[in-house]
Amino acid sequence: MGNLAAQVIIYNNSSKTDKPFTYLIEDRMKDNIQEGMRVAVPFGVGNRIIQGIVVRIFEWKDKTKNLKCIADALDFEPILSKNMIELSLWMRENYLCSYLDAFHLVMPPGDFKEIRTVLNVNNVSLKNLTKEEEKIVGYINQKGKCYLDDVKKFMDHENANKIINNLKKKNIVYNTLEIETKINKKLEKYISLSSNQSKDDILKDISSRGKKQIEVVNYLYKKKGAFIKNLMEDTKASYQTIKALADKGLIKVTETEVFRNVIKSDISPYKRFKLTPEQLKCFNTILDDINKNGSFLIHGVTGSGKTEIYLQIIEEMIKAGKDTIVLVPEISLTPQTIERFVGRFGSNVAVLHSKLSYGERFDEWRKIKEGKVKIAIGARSAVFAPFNNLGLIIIDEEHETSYKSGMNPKYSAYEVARKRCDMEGSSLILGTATPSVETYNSVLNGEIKLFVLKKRINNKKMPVMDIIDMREELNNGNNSIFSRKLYKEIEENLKEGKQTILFLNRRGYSTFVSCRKCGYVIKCKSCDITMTYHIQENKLKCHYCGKEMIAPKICPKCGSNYIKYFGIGTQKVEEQVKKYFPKASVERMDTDTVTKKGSHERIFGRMKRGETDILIGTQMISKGLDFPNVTLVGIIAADTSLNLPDYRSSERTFQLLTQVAGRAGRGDFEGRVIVQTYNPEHFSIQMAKDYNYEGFFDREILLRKEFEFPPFTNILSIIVYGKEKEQVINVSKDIHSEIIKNLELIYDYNLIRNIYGPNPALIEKIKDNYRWQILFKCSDEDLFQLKDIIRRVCINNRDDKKYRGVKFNIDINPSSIL
DNA sequence: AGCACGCCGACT
DNA sequence: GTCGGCGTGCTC
Repeated sequence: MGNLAAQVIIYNNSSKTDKPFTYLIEDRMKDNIQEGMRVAVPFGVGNRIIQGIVVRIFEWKDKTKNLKCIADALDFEPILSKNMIELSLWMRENYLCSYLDAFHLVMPPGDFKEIRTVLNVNNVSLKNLTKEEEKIVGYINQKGKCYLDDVKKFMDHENANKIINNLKKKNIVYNTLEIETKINKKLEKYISLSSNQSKDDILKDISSRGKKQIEVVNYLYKKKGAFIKNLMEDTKASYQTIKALADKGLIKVTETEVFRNVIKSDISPYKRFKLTPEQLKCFNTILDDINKNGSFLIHGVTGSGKTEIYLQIIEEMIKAGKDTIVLVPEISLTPQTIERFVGRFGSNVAVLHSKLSYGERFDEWRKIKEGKVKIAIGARSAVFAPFNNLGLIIIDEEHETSYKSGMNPKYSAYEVARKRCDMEGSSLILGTATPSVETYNSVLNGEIKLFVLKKRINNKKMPVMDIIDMREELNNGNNSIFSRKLYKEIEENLKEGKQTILFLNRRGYSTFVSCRKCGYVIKCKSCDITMTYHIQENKLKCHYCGKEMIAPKICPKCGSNYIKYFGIGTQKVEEQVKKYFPKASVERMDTDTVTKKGSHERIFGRMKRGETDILIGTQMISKGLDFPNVTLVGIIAADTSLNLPDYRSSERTFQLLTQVAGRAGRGDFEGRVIVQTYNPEHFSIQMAKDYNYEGFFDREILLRKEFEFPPFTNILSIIVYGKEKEQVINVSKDIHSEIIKNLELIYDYNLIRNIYGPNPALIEKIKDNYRWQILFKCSDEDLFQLKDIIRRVCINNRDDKKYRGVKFNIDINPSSIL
């Protein structure tokens, strides 16, 4: 009879141990160990016990080889399904990363060593227990809640797993997962009315001059209670007001634990809309094919109601008992988006995003794993939501580059979603106003089914876009950052009490600082990047490494005082707006103003209530915002993205213009968009002006074909980086020739003519690391072979002495080749 | 990554 | 003669 053996990925972050190790499963453990479980195994000469995850169990017939045995199971149920294991293995292959990196994504958030199994006793009659069982139940009952490892330690019995498992089968004991967090319980003051009297009875104790106090009481009466923070925010009451009420004994203050509840409890239901004929057709057609494992693209102009279609399809999924994953870009994972899903589906939704703590993320993960929710909404990584009955994945704003991960594994959420759908037989819906060139090409190839929504809800018109040639402004003596037209429009908008959004994709005040005498440009000492001036702190900052320095008054090189600030950022826009429109209330939204938790919400809140006249922002405000009173959008400089030396820069520009324009005219009034540019004749700008996606695509696809760029080829980038410039250059040359040698030896010469470099990367130094790049262009058929060689040259040898001190950054189809 | 082994110089 | 430096190599 053959023994069972398990392949285990060891939790040990070293490239040398990053491979499956085989362990025997003793007979007594046979029932307790399954694929996808964490186990403890003896490792190395000292047989120290470390953790690992079982990825495969198979019959072991070879009696000659002496294997070690798995020491213990750490889980009762697999924490990974077979599909998730397969997905991880696929990612390792596809994205040239380590096993551990790949598994890390599908595992519960946080450090998996910190996840512990908790045992609880069910409230059932405890008859016919063996002595051992009684001992365990007694122990758990006495402790209330206890960790599996503690129970095992207490029992000190070699069949501990079996005994506990039996108790589980008898439904006496059940287990849950818990993560140890360093985050302390958070206490906050919670305010509620102290009596149940009617509102008038309470109010009679307040003098009619206590306007704020009355307001607070009204608020509390309506809400039943609120955290002091929210109360003060919503009613604008001061702390004194609340204290006065407390002193009168009308309200009571309690310290309440703020629960790790990601979803605000006061989200009001999101009304169900009747679908327009256009939406309905899309909805019905997708629904007909929803079980056929297909891909769909909803190409709808901004404001055409894609979200409502998603929501109603999800309703159908729930009816069919299936789970849905909704992916949105991180920046549009705003309260607005979440409110729509939670408002419609309530506690059936789990939310995952980067602002959550590990503890919070873990709770959401568990809700999904345990089947407590049917919908998961989140950024890129939510594609790994551990549903067991996945029916649908929706990727909203499909074109967004944030769907490509910048960390290992450098996966594309689209590719992973497609793979998951194939494994689980689910469908994939992509939605966007500006499809990526790759996606639209797949539509034309018949791989993705297309739906077009041409009309905005209620037949609102798309805002009219005006292209302003800034060269002409200059010729006419206007050297301010506003064209005359934009200035006039802002002025008018203010007069009419409408809101304005000004967009500029650069934060800071000035983008570079230079000496007019000697021409010296101040660069970061650690990066090959000009420093950006930030006016509030009077500092120069490096946007790559974060280094800061006091803004110099004299040139660090020649000592002259002709220091000049060039290039505009959002801070300068803010300053200029305040200068020209002193009466307007202005707000700026960029990474510098939204670092604090909740600042997003506060800025949106003021915007929504109409307290902000002009909102200035970066990328952050280009997505998903829906403020009906915004009628004017000004794009300060459309050229920022256009001039980047990247093959995607035209596509980016078209997308950005279209998306930002979509923020205007969402309410009852028509919107206007002013685009300022030095390249008014560029086709991305011209096509964006007419909202002509097909026109843009036709032009762009020709260029891609002509110059051999995706989707006609794959791009593989290797960046060699390290602190020693010479070594980086030598290693990249070495790698390059090594790869060529291998290609000549084994494969096709054709691949070789598509290798570029090694060259210094566009930004040659970041955070004190020199960076050299090798680029490959390669067809789908050759990609596998190329990856194989790169794995051997760069990954398997990466601990080689000659590569000490340098690292490799390997990216397949990177979102940009900069 | 950890951990043991081993080969060398410096010390009671 | 032994202690500890770190360079090297292995982990089912």
